[in-house]
Amino acid sequence: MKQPLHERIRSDFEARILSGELLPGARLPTELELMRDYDCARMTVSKALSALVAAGLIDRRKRAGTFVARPRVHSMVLDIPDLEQEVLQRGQRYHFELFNREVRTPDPAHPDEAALAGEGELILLEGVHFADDVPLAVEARLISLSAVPDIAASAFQGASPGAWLLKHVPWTEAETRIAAVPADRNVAARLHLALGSACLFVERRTWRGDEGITLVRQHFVGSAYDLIARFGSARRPSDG
Amino acid sequence: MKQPLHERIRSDFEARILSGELLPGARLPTELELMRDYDCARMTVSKALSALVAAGLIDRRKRAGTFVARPRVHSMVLDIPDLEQEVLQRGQRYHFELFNREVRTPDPAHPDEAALAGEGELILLEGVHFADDVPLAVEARLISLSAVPDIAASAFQGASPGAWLLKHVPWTEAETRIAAVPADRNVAARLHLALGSACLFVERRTWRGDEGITLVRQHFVGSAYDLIARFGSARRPSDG
DNA sequence: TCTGAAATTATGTCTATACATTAATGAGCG
DNA sequence: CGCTCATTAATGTATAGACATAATTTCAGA
Repeated sequence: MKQPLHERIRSDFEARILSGELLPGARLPTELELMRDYDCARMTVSKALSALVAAGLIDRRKRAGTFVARPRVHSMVLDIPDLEQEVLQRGQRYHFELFNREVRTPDPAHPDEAALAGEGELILLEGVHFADDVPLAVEARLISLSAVPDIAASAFQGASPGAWLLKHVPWTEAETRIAAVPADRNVAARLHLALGSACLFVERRTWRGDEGITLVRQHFVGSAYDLIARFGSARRPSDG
Repeated sequence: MKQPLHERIRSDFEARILSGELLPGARLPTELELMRDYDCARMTVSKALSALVAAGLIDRRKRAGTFVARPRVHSMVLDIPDLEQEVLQRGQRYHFELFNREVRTPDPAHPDEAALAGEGELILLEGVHFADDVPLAVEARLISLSAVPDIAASAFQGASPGAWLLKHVPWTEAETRIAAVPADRNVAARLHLALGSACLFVERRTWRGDEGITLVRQHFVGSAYDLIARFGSARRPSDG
């Protein structure tokens, strides 16, 4: 076995916890005991246990010891769709059609707009995403001009503003709301749907630090689009 | 400064990467350089960088060095609703009404059922979630009896099987599909909706290791329910 | 009996060092 | 020119020990 020792210790306990042999709340041996069990230094044991803490499988308390964590998993990772990539991956052609573009100051009647841009100017982009010339989604996007000054130059005919933004202005915070709504008059017309058809509605706000970047509202053709979220115990994105 | 040094190093680089100062592919200083920069031992630097590897922010290659990781998957955390908690938190009464319960062997015509339970038996639970006696969602849930033998004893009248399962059988892998669908005859009747009303459809499969646990399909009243997903630089449990 | 201080114990951080492993580099040879 | 092989620069694993920190337990004094 060329497997590192700390990894062996880690996976030993991962297996015992996942198998149910060690139940939530059960106490693990102390580092001193594990040093003897595996005949190694304390740092090695510590590294193994730290990884299990990072994976959320155990909790450690000074003086008290190390315990199997209560199952806490109430969340999973939702991939944010890059529509263009997904459409292309399905072997279809993609294009984006802009049908409105205006620059304006936040309308006090819309608290969203003030929240996004404060006193600064906004640009509003409205367009439709197509897969093989069939409309897939309509989006209305507000972008804060102070956060993204370069945007005035971009045309967004054919390419999606979402993908452009991702490349040029990475966000650090985001919030997404997902709901099912009936198509209103405008949406139905843009997507060639019957009035009241089920649409997947996605509203996302993104920030970079404290500064609002964009607020987008997308209506997907219900029958043509799913969101997928996954959670796996694979070595996972957070150290915590 | 009571913050550990390795944590300070970690968060320094996390900030520089998230802010865009260090672009994907950019090379970080070597451990030797960082030892000098932070005036500390190599193990301390190593611990900080290991955490960033675990977080997926950097890649490390022997002899070559440490680099900002390539295209970060843009994903965010989706909270999995515990319906009972959410309804209670909104100040409403919650109850669950079971209208069907049967035990059977997987139907070969439904690949889902075989995939879930293999040769073993399944239990099918169908019921409706209520908030203040108004139907909020209807769910159909398949559970593998071999994964959850205790379930035969539970009645699930009033309490939701989802919450029961979470407490008794924590999962390790899950996949969720989210879509907008029109209410069919059955769903419309159960939720007191017009035929074709927009519903948020959530389908979730969960596993424990390789063993399938449950497959649930939920239809939410579109006008009454949202899912929320968030991403923030908020630290996970182990960080300060 | 209650209270607060001290001892105890387990984890948390850090150092300094050693050797292993991997892969980019470059020198020498055909 | 292109191949092979040794060199070497970087990370990866591990040790042994020191001191820090937190929480529980114990115990002395009011």
